[in-house]
Amino acid sequence: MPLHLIRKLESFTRLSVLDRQALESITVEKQRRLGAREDIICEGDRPSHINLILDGWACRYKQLEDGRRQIISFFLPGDLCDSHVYVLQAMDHSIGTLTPVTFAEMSRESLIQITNRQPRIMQALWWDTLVSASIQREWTVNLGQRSATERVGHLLCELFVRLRTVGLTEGDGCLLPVTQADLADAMGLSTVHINRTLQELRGAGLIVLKGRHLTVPDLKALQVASLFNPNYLHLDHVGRHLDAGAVAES
Amino acid sequence: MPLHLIRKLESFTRLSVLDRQALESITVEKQRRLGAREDIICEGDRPSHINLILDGWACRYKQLEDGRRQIISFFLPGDLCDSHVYVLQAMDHSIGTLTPVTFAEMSRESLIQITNRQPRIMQALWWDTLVSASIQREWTVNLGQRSATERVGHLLCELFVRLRTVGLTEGDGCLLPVTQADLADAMGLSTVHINRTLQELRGAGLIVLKGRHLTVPDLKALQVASLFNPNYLHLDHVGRHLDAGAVAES
DNA sequence: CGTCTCGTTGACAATGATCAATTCATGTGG
DNA sequence: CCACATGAATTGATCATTGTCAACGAGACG
Repeated sequence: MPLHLIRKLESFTRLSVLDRQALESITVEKQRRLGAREDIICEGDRPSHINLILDGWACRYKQLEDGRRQIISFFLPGDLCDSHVYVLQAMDHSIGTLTPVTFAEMSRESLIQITNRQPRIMQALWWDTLVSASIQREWTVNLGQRSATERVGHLLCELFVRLRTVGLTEGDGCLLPVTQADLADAMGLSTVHINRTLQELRGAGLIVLKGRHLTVPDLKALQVASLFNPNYLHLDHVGRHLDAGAVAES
Repeated sequence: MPLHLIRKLESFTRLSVLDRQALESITVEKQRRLGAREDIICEGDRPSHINLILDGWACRYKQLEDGRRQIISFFLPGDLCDSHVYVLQAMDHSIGTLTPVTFAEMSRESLIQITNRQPRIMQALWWDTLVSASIQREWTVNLGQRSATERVGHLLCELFVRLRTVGLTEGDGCLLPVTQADLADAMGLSTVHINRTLQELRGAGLIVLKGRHLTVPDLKALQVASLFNPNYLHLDHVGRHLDAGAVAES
């Protein structure tokens, strides 16, 4: 399995062979596998590991006392669950799987070791952390300002671009392995309205969504309709100028 | 002026006299003052400084092409605007004042110097960064799941507790120097509805809000009504166990 | 074949938005 | 001190988006 994390970090900077080997060594450390709808970490836990999603989709979520659930963010293959929470005492939210998930548990120590030895990895992981924060801010805008149609369209744009970054799209299509109820909990809408919103997007020819497969025939059009500006994903290869001794590779 | 930042960090860990002096030296470095409704940093800028709010309120915000504005977070005295953005190429959002604001511009270099010399400050700033991220997540929950009344109540709880942490409350009261339009842009509601929501909270005896002064006669009651759980602010003095050679001070 | 989850549909209710005044507070210039 | 301008808060009336409830259909699986 190609490491999606490497693919993602290389959209920021170029990694040397050593960098890649270091990152690959992480995934061997300790792999775990969970089924769909299981918790990786629960609110109140004190996490001891940093988790890297290797395969499948997971999410951060919070449950209110009366049962309402908000999905706070999606974790796709290549995403790190929490790089630095160990400073805090306890998780203020939970992390759970949406599909069956394979992930690697990295100890804090080995991560520190690797980043100390490979400063470029440190910088790339910093970039990843900052982009995650930026995505969280964009979600605030999405929930606060956009209509249901714009909101769902925006989410689909974001997921499609993020999946493309880790090499999980094929042409204009990708898998979208979550239920409409999950999308509803993420977008703060009811499942019924998610359903109607998806139909609207279908009707406008902006998406094709059947089973678990999404096609975006005209990404630009969907972006315009959803007021999606990809700048917040910071995929502009900023770090490439740091490129020093890296071998040019395909 | 007492340094609100110090007050805040001490709700996480205990600082030595040296730590405090180091932090105070920051504020001398370069102070700037802006009026209300001015931009500190604009979307697209490449920020060169880290800004510390000394006095007044500011906010992160994003403006959509069609004019809609979302306030993404509030900056209160003692808040750091952006500790680490220098990894990214350009700001994906703007930071602007809501009231007249005094802030200190810290160079990246002097911050690095200080945190290298005073590891406890480094850890405390880490804590601050992580709490900011946690607040952003809670806003996602707030906008996604809570009704208008709960949402506004929740925001007022958060602001009250944060202000109390930096010593800007007096008993059960504090200043709330923003307009209802600002609150509307932050909560994703119309100004008219913010107005009616505030009246509802007033009518329920949960808040007294007159002019720019807010009183919360029964914080616990407001918390319950708003489903506010303060755990996400991580004010539980986790770092106190790190306390080693710090002198006991009043 | 029955059960389960997920997606879909219709009818209706409710929350919050929009529009348009009006009041209130504050500050300014004459 | 008053007339006036300005921005903010408030109100009423109406509209629209989205939620709720309930039912049904389709596919997956033991």
